[in-house]
Amino acid sequence: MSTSRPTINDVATRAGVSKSLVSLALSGSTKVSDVSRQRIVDAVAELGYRRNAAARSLAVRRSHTIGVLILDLHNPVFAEILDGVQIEVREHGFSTMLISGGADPELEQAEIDTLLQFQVEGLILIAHRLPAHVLTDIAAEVPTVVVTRDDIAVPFMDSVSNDDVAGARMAVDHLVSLGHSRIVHLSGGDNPVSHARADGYRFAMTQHGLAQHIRVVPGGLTDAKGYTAARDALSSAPTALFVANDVAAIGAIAAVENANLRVPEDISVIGYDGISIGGMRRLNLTTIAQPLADLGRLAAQHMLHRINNRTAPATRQHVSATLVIRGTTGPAATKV
Amino acid sequence: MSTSRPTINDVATRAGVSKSLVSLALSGSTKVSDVSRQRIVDAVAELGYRRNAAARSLAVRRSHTIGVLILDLHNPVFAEILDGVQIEVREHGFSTMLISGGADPELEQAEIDTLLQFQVEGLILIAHRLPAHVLTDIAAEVPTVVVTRDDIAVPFMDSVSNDDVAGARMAVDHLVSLGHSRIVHLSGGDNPVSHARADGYRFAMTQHGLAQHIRVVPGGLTDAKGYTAARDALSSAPTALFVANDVAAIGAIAAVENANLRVPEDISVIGYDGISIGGMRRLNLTTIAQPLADLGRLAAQHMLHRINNRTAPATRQHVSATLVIRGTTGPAATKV
DNA sequence: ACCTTTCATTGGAACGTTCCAACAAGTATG
DNA sequence: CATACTTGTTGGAACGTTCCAATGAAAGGT
Repeated sequence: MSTSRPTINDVATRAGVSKSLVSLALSGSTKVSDVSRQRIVDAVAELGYRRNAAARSLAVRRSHTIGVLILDLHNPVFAEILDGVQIEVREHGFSTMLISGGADPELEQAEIDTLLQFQVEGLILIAHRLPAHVLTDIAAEVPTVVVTRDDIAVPFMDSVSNDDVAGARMAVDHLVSLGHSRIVHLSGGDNPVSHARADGYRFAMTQHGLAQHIRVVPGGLTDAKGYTAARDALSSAPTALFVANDVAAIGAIAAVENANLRVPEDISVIGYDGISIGGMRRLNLTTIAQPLADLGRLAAQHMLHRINNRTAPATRQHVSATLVIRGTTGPAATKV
Repeated sequence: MSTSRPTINDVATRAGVSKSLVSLALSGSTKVSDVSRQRIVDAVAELGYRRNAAARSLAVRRSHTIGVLILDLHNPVFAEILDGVQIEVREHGFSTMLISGGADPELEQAEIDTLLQFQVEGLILIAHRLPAHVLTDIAAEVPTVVVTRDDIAVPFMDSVSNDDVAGARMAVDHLVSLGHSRIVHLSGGDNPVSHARADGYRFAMTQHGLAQHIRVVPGGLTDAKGYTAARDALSSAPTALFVANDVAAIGAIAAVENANLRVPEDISVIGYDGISIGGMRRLNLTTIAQPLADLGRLAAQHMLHRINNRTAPATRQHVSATLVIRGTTGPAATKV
């Protein structure tokens, strides 16, 4: 007759046993007689009983939940990483509590606080904008791993990211192998990831003896920024554009086509990230693909490992990106 | 010296007051003297104390958390709806616990169970594949609102969705106003949303006296399905395609262009959903845009309302979609 | 000077679990 | 036939909060 949810005690009285035995049975202990177990199972079903996770987590002092902070759900890159996290984490009996950061970095900290109040056993930060000292505090308190960035070293904090410098070199190598030399880089703006990609570009260009052709046009990581950056870049008559990320590359292609140039016949375009929409036929974007879901899985694995070994030394894992050749890159037009 | 997190008792002894007073102060009660409050605040800061949400939720019997089940994070539609949910929910002091359903509908139920174990105060289902009886059980147990579907009526369960029939009519009206008559619909397959959109198409065609031109080509909601469906559709020499959703529309455009036809000069294409990538310059897709974030916000509002009024009659709210004219639709080629 | 209010504070019960020590009732060991 | 183990079961303490009823102190009213 009570309207509220049944508790373990209700189950116990209904099954005619003690609550302790119910608890034992529920956690799959072998020391419960078959007859008791059956009666308990029946009682649970009849009452529609469900464990109270709050009470449980209070008693065992574990939440079996890991917190995930994601910078921006709109960006497909992050959603795909998250997917990998969820799969791995779930396999190990954990749940995730997700918070997507807003525009405001201050808010980001408040949200992490919420996560910590829920006693999450670990924190996965999928891209973040936290200053080093905050990161240090957090990592000291709870196992933490950051995905996508590796620029801040913090004790007891793992990171998993792709090697942006190497990836950028792959992009340049690909273009050079197609005969390009006037390769312009549309940068992603002032953030660590974009800096690394620009560095890789410069390095590879130099290595190919193309130092005199190095040109980095300031851009950004959005469609619109890619568009305007490409428009600016066209002044130097490039034969290829290496764009800081896929979304901006899509914008860049639009700019090229608006200038009455064909992709890839007149200008090749290569992006970075490997977001799944890049594979859509209309876009068909050549890109340096990060193994996004793997990034998420690995992050989760590091987390789970660190939960059992809090003071393990910080690790930085780099996964390698792969060149995915689609339709936006092609041989350079023969020199005129 | 203890390594574990400080509790309210630690704060109390440090501040030289009782735990009750700390609790009071923490919840912002006015009946705490300024001097005590200050000492408590200081102690909290010094110890790095953080409320234990599990204990709290156990004591107050409220979790201040709402559960969100999302069918598929990869689909940008859902991510954008989620965004609206998060904003609204957060404004009211709730947190969200997110679970993204996998391929397996069975798993979906297990995941809802997890959510319920955490004593979420409500459930928002962003697209789901649950049978009516399961839905009924869930809605009886916890305030539930479903977004994107309104085909299953369940007591005490709200739904918010756009009116797919009306939206489809808008699409057809737009094409007709541009002079099109051979308008083919690429359907989204066998699901309630797609059926409604196809119905709207048929209705509008009939109303415009174009009943003899009605043609529905079976397709799907993915890029690839849109591609093949469009290829099939070309056999009947349409001048316009109304595609079940944006992602498939992008695939359809690729098929049209591969057949050496221009969009929109030879064939106009209009999608449905209004995902943000459709606005990217390269795609520039005309579409029937659902107010995605609003859908999420409204769902959250219904939830919050229902939490305080569990037995309110079920509501079905429809929001109206809007026609967003971009570059993939244009005047029909003059009849030959 | 006494009673009543108000204000600030407190101890303790409750929330729903888990887990430990204890214990009966067999069963095996010497 | 006592002793020792197993096997299944149990009550009660603990987890970290909130909240209620009770308390003491200070202030106000007559």
